[in-house]
Amino acid sequence: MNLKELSEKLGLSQTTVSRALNGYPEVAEATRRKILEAAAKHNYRPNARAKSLATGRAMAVGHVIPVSSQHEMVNPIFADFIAGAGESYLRHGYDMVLSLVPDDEEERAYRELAAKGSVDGIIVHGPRIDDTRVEMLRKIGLPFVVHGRMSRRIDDYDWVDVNNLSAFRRATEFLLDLGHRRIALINGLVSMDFAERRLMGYVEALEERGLENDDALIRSGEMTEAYGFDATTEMLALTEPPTAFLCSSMIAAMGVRRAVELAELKLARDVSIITHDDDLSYLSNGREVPIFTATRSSVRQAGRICAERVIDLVQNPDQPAQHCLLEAELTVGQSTGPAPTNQT
Amino acid sequence: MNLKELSEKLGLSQTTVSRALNGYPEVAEATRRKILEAAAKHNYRPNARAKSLATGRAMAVGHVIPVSSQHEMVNPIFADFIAGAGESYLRHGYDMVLSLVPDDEEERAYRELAAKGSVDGIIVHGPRIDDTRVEMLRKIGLPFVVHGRMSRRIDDYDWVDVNNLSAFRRATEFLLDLGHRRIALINGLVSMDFAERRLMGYVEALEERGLENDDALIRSGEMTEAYGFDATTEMLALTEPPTAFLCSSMIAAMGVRRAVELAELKLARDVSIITHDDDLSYLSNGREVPIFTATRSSVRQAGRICAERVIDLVQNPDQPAQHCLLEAELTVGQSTGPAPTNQT
DNA sequence: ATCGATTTCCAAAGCGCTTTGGGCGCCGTC
DNA sequence: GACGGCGCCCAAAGCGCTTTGGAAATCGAT
Repeated sequence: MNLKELSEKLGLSQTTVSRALNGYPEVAEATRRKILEAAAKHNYRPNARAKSLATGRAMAVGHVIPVSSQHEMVNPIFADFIAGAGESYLRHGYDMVLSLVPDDEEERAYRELAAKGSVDGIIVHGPRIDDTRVEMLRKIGLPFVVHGRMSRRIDDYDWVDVNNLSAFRRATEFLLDLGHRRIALINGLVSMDFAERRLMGYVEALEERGLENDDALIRSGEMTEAYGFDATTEMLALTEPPTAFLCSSMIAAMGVRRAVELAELKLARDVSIITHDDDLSYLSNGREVPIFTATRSSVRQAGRICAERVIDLVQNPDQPAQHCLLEAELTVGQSTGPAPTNQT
Repeated sequence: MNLKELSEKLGLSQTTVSRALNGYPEVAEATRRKILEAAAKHNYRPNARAKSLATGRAMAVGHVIPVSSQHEMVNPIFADFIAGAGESYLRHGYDMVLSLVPDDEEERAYRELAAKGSVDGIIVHGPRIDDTRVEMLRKIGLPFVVHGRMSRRIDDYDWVDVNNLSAFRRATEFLLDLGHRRIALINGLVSMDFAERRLMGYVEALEERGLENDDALIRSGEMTEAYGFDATTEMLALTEPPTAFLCSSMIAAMGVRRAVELAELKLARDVSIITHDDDLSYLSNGREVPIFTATRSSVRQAGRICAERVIDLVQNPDQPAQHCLLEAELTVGQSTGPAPTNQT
């Protein structure tokens, strides 16, 4: 059933039917009611492609996910982000199109998305430190919102980010206050912007107390469980092993814990762990009492906000850039305790 | 830059340019070359919406994800599936559109997708035991592939699934062979098809040895870490606690392990765990030696296969239904050992 | 030179929708 | 009674592409 058939069935013109359906005022109420009824009865839905051809609106926003051998973007954190964004799209009647692209073809992919006209806006995922996508997208002229930030950039653009720096500074301070002096940082990939900010927060907190950071205690890598495990195992074998671990994700933290327990060390007594907790639905940090002491910030919420923002941007372009800096809250759980005193 | 402009610039008709670009034979090689060059130079991409209006092809496949208070579909397993499917779409030039829909509006959502014409085919996620979506989709006439199966259905449809029954039967047998008699099943949600098959495999293996299954040892729920932990904690408190746990996912298994360790029990010695391992990139089951003894089957691979299949189905409709049953391999890791002999 | 076959190209008709620019009847007003 | 204004509706022109049904040009064969 298309517009033409529907309007013929009603003995009205396509114009009138279209207007009635889209809520324009220049159609009599009685007629509108009749049209709405007929549309419902015949289960009529306007063809989205035709509609978007005519309006120039795709009613969809794109999520471009770089796939590389380096970094796997489609991860549990991404899944929760998507879930959050999806809620917003659902509410506004937008579609979400994911396209995986090899990272050496990213520019081409963005251009293509714009030229093909299959999306009205874009969410930029996994910003790297020296990311060039902002320039690119601006040149292309497609509205976009960055989930995260690009440290080295000065000009303005829309972003939604967690305050990674302050979160990790606070977490480090918390450990320092507990008497820990050798604190390991199990960070994300250094090339990622968020990882750099976290590193900065960690280093700042140490420096404030006049402590130097020890490179042997800093790791960065893809935040898998195995990575957390391996990094921790190696560090625990040091002559001066760390007494606390600051960890970039719940999943990696589970690896850290596994390593700690394998070493027959007791959590909170021998070794403390603080992790960043993205508040993932499948990896909630315990029920009432958090398992891990953690800096928590819901990535699902970030997804919602990003999506809302990009939709707003699509509907009202030429706004000044907005920023949303989410503060992570430090919740104390069962994984931290005072530094062991029998420390050499 | 659109077709019209490009063809004017070349002094050719839109027809010829279109044909040259789409590889039709009725255009001279010299002309074609000239056209391709100009297209590349001006960075011309055909507008996808216009193209799909004209061809009737959306070049996109939809993934409909029911969002309900009951069951959260956007989980880490889903993420890996999507990643796999995405690879296939990338290879074939298809887009992937995700739409979250409230589960009481699923029918409406599928109809809408079909009527709106924004996708050519659909992947059905999370089939439930008494799922009616097959009928619905068939009535609508949209090609689809189910990831999983619907147990109670007789008529034929395309699906890609892991052999859950045989996987869990083998896992159960493996534990029985190790002398375990009280084996707990930490299953997925009962309403899910895969969970029922796993239960069947488990029960069959027990019955074969003349054992009855004890309802106190069977749980089903959303496969989160916390769920695994809670279920295990409760069962370990039974007067006759299980000596082995059969677990439906790595994430839940991590919760099981946490509970086991909290109870000061030693894995493989006091308590054994076998889990199903979807071979998630972020939760790999150890490096050389698997952490958990597991029935492994890559859900990412399943994603690839599903996507390939649905594309094939879109391009060549009216094929007889195909099925792909993936066998899970049982890999022995560090989480299983003979049943403790000091058993009461 | 003529003719049919081939090659190479084009004009124009859609695909299903929105939207512009009226048209037509009806009202109240001077 | 003519006229401007308003309410309701319509025909038709796009949106950017594909594809049908030729037409013109080229060529070898007669």
